[in-house]
Amino acid sequence: MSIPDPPWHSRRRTLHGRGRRIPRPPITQERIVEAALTLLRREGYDAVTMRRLATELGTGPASMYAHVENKRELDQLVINEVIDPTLIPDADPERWQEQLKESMRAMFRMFRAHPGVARATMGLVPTGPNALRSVERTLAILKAGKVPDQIAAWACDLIPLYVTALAYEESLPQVEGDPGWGADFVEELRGYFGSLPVEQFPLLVAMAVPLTSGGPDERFEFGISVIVEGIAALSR
Amino acid sequence: MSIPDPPWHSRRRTLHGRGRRIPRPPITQERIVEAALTLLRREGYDAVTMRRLATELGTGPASMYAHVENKRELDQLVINEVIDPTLIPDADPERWQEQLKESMRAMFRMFRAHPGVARATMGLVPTGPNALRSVERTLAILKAGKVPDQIAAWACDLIPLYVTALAYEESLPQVEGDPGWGADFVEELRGYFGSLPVEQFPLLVAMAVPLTSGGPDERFEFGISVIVEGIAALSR
DNA sequence: GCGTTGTATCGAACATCGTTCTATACCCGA
DNA sequence: TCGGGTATAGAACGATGTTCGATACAACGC
Repeated sequence: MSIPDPPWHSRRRTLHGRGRRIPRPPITQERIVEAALTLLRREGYDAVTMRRLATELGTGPASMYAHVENKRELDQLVINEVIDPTLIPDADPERWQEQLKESMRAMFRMFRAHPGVARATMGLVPTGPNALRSVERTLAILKAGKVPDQIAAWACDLIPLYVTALAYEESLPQVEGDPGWGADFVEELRGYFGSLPVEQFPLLVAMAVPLTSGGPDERFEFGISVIVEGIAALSR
Repeated sequence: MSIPDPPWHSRRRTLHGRGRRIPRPPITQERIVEAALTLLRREGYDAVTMRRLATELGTGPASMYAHVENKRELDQLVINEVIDPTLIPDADPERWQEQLKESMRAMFRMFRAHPGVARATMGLVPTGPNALRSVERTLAILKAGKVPDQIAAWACDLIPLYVTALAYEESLPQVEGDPGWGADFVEELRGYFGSLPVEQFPLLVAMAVPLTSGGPDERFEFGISVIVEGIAALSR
């Protein structure tokens, strides 16, 4: 049994039924999404433009709009393809907190493997089949932890929001070069905090080290710990 | 005593010292930022383009780049002007959790008053004077709550991340029209969840109501509760 | 079999954006 | 008075998503 389309999706017309020309196969939504995926994995999200996709399929940009409403709709389709609900473990009441964390780590790894996708994901209500399956499985874990319904529901909103936001932030070039969060940048930042006027910023100066400690992974681990602990606390 | 520039900021040249032509005052970084701010409040962030700013100042787009390195640097300057550290209360050990929440609410209100700013804020290390003052005051509240240094430091990263991310998400048009999270859209979404095949999505179907309950404010309140509770739990 | 009709295709163009090139117009110091 | 540095901008570059309009092709009615 297939999942019905969400009501606000444009009805996809099942056009080009007969075409079947041999020399170049007809352009379909599937082929577009497929091309977008390989391009995404090879060169990152910024390379996935309508023009580039058209070139990749051997045509012009206008041809895309017969099969996809928008760049945004294409993003939706691509994102859904990138989501893998099987990475969310089967609910185990004994380990629900660790399972939540593991789910978030898996999602984070996915974003890292597909740089730029986080930006496109932000603010999307999960409606694709794989996104729905992910929510379903996450709900199972939360219910196994005896989290009340309303809290579990909101948690399904909060968890991807956090993971997506952190991945998005991480994917942005920090200054203008590429440094990201390299050791040199951290060093610079730490020195800067330490050099601030003490009268105005006593705590920033005193805490320059902890403020700049920990790489992206530790920041991420801290965040998921806070969230899981918070959910557990509110569930009592 | 003024705050030194962060090391990676381009040295601002103190050019155009003598100019002083009466008919049209010289273009300065201050006037650019000021124009950007009024434009921002009147028409939202999307209207703040280099061209539009130039027009507003009665000149061409190229003239901006003598006083501002980048659109990104301009964003930094504008954001710093929009941040108001006085909205973060003086630390009170008895009420630190509520004070944290109040700070986050204030930040959220700021984002709502300046639509679009959240997008530009994401992924910026807070280096402007007002941003630094905000971090300093937040640290004071955390220390008043006896939160360990390392946790407090990471909390200063997590808190703005959450608020910014939610504000960003909220600022995005949901589908393509404007509906945002109007009652009709919620209704549609609830109906959609409820209509899914029960064998595949028993929890989504059963929890369609809680999943779509609560407006933006309740989602926000839930998030800050989770975060504050989580920080408190980890501090023990 | 032939013309009509609908539709998939796609080159070209539109309206943006941030940014850079290059030429001008100006004030200052010599 | 006369350079020379510099603040100013007009025009253009390259890129984006998107739309227009013409074309070519397949299926259907007669």
